[in-house]
Amino acid sequence: MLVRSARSVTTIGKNNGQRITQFGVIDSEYGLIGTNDYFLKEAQIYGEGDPTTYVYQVASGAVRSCKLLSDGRCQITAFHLPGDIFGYELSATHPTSAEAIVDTTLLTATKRSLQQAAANADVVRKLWDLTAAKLKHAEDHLLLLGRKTALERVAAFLIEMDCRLERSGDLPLPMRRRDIGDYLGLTLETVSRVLSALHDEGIIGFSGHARHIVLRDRDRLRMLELPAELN
Amino acid sequence: MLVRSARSVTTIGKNNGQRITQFGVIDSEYGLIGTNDYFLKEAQIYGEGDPTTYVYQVASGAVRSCKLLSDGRCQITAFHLPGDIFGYELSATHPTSAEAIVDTTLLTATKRSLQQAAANADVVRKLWDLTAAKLKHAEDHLLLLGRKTALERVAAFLIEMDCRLERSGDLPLPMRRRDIGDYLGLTLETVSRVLSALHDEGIIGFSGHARHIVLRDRDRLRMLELPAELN
DNA sequence: CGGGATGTTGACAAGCCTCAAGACCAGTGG
DNA sequence: CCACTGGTCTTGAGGCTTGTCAACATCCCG
Repeated sequence: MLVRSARSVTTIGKNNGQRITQFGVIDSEYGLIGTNDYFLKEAQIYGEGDPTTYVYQVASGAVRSCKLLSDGRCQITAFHLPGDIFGYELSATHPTSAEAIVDTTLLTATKRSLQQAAANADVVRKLWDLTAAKLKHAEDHLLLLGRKTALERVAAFLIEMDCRLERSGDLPLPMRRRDIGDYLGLTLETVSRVLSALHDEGIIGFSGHARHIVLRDRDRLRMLELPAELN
Repeated sequence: MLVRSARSVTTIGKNNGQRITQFGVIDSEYGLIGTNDYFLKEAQIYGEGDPTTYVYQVASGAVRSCKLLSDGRCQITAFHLPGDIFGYELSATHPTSAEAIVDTTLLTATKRSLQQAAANADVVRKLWDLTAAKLKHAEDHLLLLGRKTALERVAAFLIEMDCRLERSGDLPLPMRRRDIGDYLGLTLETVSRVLSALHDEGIIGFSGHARHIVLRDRDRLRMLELPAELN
C-alpha cells in the first residue's frame, strides 16, 4: 500500500512565489533542496516510532497525523493541508504516524538540511515557533476533547476548516466521516448525525456530495461552538 | 484571594546543588536572579490571556494549568510538581491560567532574563526542548481524552504520578478529586468510583486519607492502562 | 450495470454524568 | 476536650449523551 517515490527535484529558495511550493517561513533565505514525493490515498508517510529523517510540506492533498491503540482506537492529532509543514520533531522518532487522506504531493527536505540552516538564529526561532504553534493547537484540542459536547466539537471543526481552507464558507473536505470522528473523539455515526442536524437547521448545506459542505450561517455556528449561556 | 509577595531573593546559578532550587537544565551556566514567591492554596498565579512576564519553577507545593469555558467547564492541561518549570511561552500571553493547588513556593525569573540567556544556543535548545516536552505530553493526553475509557484514564494518571513523584508506589497526591477529573475529562464522582473499584481489586490502597494512594499492584495497573486484548 | 467504499438513519445499549444524601476530615471556637 | 462547620469524598439512583450494531442509501469507478 505504501507508495513513495521521488520523481522530481525542486529547489526551494528565495522568491519562489507559490505559497504551496515553498517551505513557508523558513526557506526564504536558504536554498534548501526539496523533493516532490507522491502518495496515494491511504498511503503511510511514516509510522509512529519511525526515525525523524524528513520534514514535509503539503503541496496538494491532505495528510492526517494519528496515534493508535492496539485495539484499533485512533486519535488524529492534526490534519495537514496545502502549505502546512509537518513531521519536524526535536525527538529522534515520530510520536505519531502520518497517512495521506487523498492522493497527495509533498515537498520533502531532510531534517539534516534544516538543522544546518538552524545555525542561523532566525531559522531556529521560526522552527521553534512551529513547535509552539503545534502546542497551542494541541492545548486547544485538549479542551475540546475533554470538555465539549458532540455538537460543540463538530461546530469547532467546521470553523477550523473554514479558517484554514479559506474559501469563505465553501469547504471541500478531503477527509471521511471516520477521520473527522477520530479527530474529534467521536464515532463516525455521531459526526454524521450532528452534520445532519446542522443541515436540518439550515446552518450548513451539502454541495453535491457529502464531503462538500457549505456554511450557510457562520454566526449560529459560532454560537454553537461556545457553551450555551443560561440566563 | 491572590497572594503574591516577594520575600527573598535567591541567586540561581552554577553548582547550586538542590534540584528544587534551581532552574533545571537552563541555569547551569547563567547566574539568573530568581525570587521566591509564595502562593496560598487556590491562589491564581496568572490568568488565561495575561502577559507572559515571568517564568516559574515549583520549589514546593503543586500548580495546575487550566483552560476554562464560560459555563465553568474546565480542562486542566498539566500539573506542575516540585522541580517543574512552567509559564514559559513564546507567545505574548498565557494560553492557560495557573493556580496553586496547595500552599506553594515558586522560584520566579523574568522571561526577559531568560531571553537574554537565550543568546546562547545551548540555552535556546534547552528551552525549545521544554516546549517540545510539553507538546509530547499534550499529544499523549489527546489520545487519553479522545479515546480512552474512565478506567484507562485513571490508571494512566496513577502511573504518571508514580513516575513523577518517584517515591516508588507511595503517592501523596496534592490535588482533589475534582482536579483529577478536570485533568482526565471526567467528573469527580467517576474518578472516585474508579478509585474505589481499584481499591476493591487490591490494586491500590489508601494510606490514612483519600489523597494518599499506595500502589499495591503496578503490573495490573499497567495492564488496565492499555486496551484489553481480545482473543 | 455491479461491487465496494462511504454515508445516513434507526433501535437499542452502555458508560458516564447529574443530582442527592450521607460519611469523613480538618480547622475553629467554645 | 468536644461540638460545630465547611470542604471533600463516597456511594446510590436514574437519566442522558454517545456508542454499538445493523440496515439501507448513495456514490464512485471499473
